[in-house]
Amino acid sequence: MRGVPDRGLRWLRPRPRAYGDGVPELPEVESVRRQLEPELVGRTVVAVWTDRMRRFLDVDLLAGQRFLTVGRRGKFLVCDLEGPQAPGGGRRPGATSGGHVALQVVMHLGMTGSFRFDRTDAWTRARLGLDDGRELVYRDPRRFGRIAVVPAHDHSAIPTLAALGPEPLTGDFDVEVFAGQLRRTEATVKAALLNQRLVAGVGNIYADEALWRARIHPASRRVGAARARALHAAIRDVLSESIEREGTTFRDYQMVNGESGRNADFLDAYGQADRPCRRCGTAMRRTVVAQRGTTYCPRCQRA
DNA sequence: CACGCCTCCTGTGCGC
DNA sequence: TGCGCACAGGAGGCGT
Repeated sequence: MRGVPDRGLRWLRPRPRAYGDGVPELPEVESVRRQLEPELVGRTVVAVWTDRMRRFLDVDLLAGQRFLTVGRRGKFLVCDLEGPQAPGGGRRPGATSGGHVALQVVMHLGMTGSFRFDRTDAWTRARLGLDDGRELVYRDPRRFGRIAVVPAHDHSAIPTLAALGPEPLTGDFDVEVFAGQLRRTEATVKAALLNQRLVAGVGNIYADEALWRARIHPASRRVGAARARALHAAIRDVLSESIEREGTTFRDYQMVNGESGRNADFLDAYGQADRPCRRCGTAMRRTVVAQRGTTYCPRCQRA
């Protein structure tokens, strides 16, 4: 819908202040997923080490498991696993008698989580030795991430995943259903976007970006049908454009190969406080909505 | 049930 | 220069 932003002009602008770190949202997690998938599918975990981070659940059960898939739901990485068949019906942890239950590993990068291979440092929180001799290393300075091994498709241990809304880039994200939910909810539209139940994978950065594009004030309540349709389209646009650029990096987010996403220079709202709105030139304003730093254009985005 | 507020966690950057 | 402190935020939990 928009032309390619003028990179030349961007050079004249100061870099957006990184008051967040480029927290992993759907585009960042999808970029990580695309890099992990070819490395992990078919590999078996032969050794597990963790630092006993409190947000880890049953990570030790990964030992002996083989990655069948590397998938994503919203901001969660969800991998199907296959355990060793238990000849003779030997009982394994988490197994029903006589067989094995299929497991999944659910991983969330929190604010500062990232994966890499064969490189540890002071912020290493988990290491998975693989049967090809390499080691998948999970790094997470602020320890907001999660790794949980759960029975396949039993996500009750991860409430947000269990109640997660539709994937925004698939046909499951129905514009009329979304509009109906936005009309009924009493919460601010930004809070509704962040809680993951109307739509999966939108966090603070892309909530501000989508609301700016749809010209909706972040603190609006009971958004009408026309604006809801514009927001539905804006969400899909900002997420898919960021995926094309492999996500937004300010500092902490990086891909498995250590590279940065290229979307940071294309943000219109997040981190743009006090700078001119790219549509109307009015100074962008920073406030707090849903307990989160929020930047919007006071002229384009009326309450 | 739905909404909103508080907590977790730690590196960073600002002010004095 | 050095110190201390406020700040950032996704999800979980709890109170209203």
